[in-house]
Amino acid sequence: MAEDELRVVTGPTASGKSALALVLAERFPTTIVSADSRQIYRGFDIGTAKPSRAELAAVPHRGIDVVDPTQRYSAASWAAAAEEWARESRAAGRTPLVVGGTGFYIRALVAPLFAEPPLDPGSRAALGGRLAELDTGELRRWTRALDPARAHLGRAQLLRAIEVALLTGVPISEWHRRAPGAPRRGARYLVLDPGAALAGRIEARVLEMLSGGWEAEVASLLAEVPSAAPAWNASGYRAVRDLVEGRTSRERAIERTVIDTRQYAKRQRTWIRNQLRNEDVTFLDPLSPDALDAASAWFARNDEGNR
RNA sequence: GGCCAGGUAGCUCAGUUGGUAGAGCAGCGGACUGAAAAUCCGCGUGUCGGCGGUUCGAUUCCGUCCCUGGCCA
Repeated sequence: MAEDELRVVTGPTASGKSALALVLAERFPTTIVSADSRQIYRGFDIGTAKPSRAELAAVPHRGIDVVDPTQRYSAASWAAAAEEWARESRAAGRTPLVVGGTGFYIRALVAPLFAEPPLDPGSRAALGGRLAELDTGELRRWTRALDPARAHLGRAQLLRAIEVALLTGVPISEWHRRAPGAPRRGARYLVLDPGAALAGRIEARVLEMLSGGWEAEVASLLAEVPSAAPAWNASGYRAVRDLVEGRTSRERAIERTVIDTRQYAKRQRTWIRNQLRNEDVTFLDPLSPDALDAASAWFARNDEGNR
């Protein structure tokens, strides 16, 4: 049975992806699969712009609230889960619609990561502890020796390159050749981007989040979630934490959050521009008058051909 | 009105014993194969407040005017 082409709605943060997906879900039987590395965390709701209870009730969603804030998730875990969510959705006669701005997650689903051999958790933790003490320059020197093709990347990637090279005895770039992972699957992308209007939307959304109780949410999270938990690592959460704990002013917290979010959106645009195959992409300005019709047409394209 | 301190990049500032200037932040471009709202790499975008003077050459020295802040009236 030929596989359905995967439909993906993406774009920079605050571009209106979720709202548009909900409209599509009213017109077509759909399961929304959230590709968002922050919305997976339970309890981090307002600042991650999770769908509301009503929206979650109206349309089946997957990928929201899947792990505790202390857990480290991964693109591979998400992709494996998303694979399953998509299968369930089709079995139920609904088209899965991947919606989100975490480009790496989406890519891990469309072009699966290399098949990693099982790594012993114990030695992994031991090595991780030792590497954590090294500065980035040192990690870069190590990587130049172990896997030079990855030595230009960031700290997180250097740690990963060293870990794989040492624990498996084979560098990642070699794994890519040896165990390329599952075959790439068909996908098409609807990229939402309101262009210059995005900056204003980001600022407005930050203010909305604050008036919607973001501070109270953070105050209660502070009581339960250790400050080193991965979930805190989302635009604005640290700034709002500083605000709640009295280390900064409201004005500065807003400024910091808006800037962080804008910078994140810029990185997303860079990813979309350079990592997505252009022939798979349909660009759409969500503010254009015919946006909903264009999105529906994009969604329905080839729909009859699918089993 | 007088005195003092300032006026240099979008912002906060440094600097030039006279040879047209550089940091942080912001911004822009890029990377990305199991932390990705993460992690990194690259790029200075400028009538040096205006006008005049001295000088081969002034953002720098001199004069004057304007603006901002402070103090005194």
